[in-house]
Amino acid sequence: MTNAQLMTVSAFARICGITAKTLRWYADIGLFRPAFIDPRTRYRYYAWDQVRDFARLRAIRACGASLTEIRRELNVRRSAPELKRFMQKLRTAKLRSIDEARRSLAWLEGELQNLETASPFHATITYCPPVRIASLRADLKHYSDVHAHERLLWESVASRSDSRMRGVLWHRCADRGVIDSEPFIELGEHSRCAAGLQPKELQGVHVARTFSSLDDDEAEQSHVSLSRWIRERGYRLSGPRREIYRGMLLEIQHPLHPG
Amino acid sequence: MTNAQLMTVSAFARICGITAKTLRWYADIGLFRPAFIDPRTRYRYYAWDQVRDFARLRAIRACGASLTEIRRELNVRRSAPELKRFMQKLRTAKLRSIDEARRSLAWLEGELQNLETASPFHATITYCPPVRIASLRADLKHYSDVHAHERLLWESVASRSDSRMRGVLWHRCADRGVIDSEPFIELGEHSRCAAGLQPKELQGVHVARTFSSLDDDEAEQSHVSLSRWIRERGYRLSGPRREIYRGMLLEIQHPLHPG
DNA sequence: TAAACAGTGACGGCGCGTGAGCGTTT
DNA sequence: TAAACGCTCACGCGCCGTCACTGTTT
Repeated sequence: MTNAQLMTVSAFARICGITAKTLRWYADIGLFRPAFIDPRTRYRYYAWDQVRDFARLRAIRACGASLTEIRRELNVRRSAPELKRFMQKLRTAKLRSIDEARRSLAWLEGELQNLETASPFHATITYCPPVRIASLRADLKHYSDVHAHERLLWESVASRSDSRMRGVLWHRCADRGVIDSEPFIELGEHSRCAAGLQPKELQGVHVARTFSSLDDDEAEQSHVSLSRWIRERGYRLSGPRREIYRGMLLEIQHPLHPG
Repeated sequence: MTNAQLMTVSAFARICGITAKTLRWYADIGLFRPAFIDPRTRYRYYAWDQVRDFARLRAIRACGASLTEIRRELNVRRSAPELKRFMQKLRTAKLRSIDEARRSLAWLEGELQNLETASPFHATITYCPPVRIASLRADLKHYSDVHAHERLLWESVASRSDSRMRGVLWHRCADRGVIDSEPFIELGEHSRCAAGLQPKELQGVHVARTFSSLDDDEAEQSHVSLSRWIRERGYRLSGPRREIYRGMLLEIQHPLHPG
């Protein structure tokens, strides 16, 4: 058998660096069939040149395609443009997952540093999906004025038992020495915006986030720490900072520049 | 309920950007339990400050830890060094997976280019685990002398029906104008090496691989193409090239420098 | 004849998604 | 009373790993 063109499952498996079980599975689902099956014993036999085809299959698999997708793309007759679109889809997905992986890595390294220095500061990076909001923007002189401004919006719009997400977008205008503050409240899917308020889309974005108590001083300190955390990891702020009220906690988000 | 400290599964799920089912699952396996369960209705209620804990849990999860591992590390009392070792393990795994992902990406982009130029050349990158081999090294003048050299080894060592992997390691010594050729044959786990031959470990390494016919000219051309393929992707050759006989096909491997 | 293979079939495991059927809250 | 939400239980999925039992090849 060795010098003939065919070999058994386990021989083929060893060459391909995979288990015989996997080969049987691929054959069963019609993804990769042996060159010959003995009708009497049902033994599967593979041809030498199938090694090359199998290598390609595994390469595509390693790119993140599911077995079903691969079968679609390879078994049925697909045109070159179709194949190209498929590969491009895999490519963008791969790029995204590498991005994700790098964020996780950065987080891990931060946590390891934290363990060294016994620092109590924790932050994570999360994707925040887009949300429709109603908001009310104003320039304020002092951080402490923000609370009054918030109440202005919420009392006009929502009842006390309203569970929609609420918070504030803000940034400091260095040149004008003013706080640009924009309290907001989430809008339901189809709910109308209250009179005098503009509905607005809070764009989906990755944020660095941490949590603080509701105390103004601690919140401000958290903002400072989070800014530093972001800088140290080579990210850049993009857009106004966000504070979201989570019961007795304040969630602090700094949107990150893509890339 | 809104202004109290507790909220229902779906409210908590929305805030955390996850489904209620996942939360129930985490509770069931004892990974993340709600702050309170109503003993009558069995409704789960979560506290606001659990949002922070959950964010951390998901960050660890995103780093590649399994739910079981996370439970081990977070539920039971673990010392700081233990936690650190765990994080470091996650870090090295993450680094490896990013590496893998980048290789896949490079392959994809190559295939996309191939589609553009309708080039028939295909290569993949694969990890080859270490193998014990017996080999016989010599300097040869011509590529065509290699075959005689091969026979020398194999006829002395193996029978015809021997299915062990066999091939040649070689590189061109530019300064001496000579081909350093080293035919090899795989050794079984505990099999002894034939007389006069040194047993040797072919180290585990990532290789760029392609396939060619057994024809010398085509093989040489494949080596050239593969070298270019490697250069274009920013990899570097590390160690002698490998040719492995796969029946009627020749598998050509160029070991890659780690990193 | 024994060892090393081949086959099929059933079950497990992760991390949930999906849905049925039923109770609870608003 | 209806709608929206909660509960449990059961099954499914992708991709195999791991038996157990039986037949085949060397």
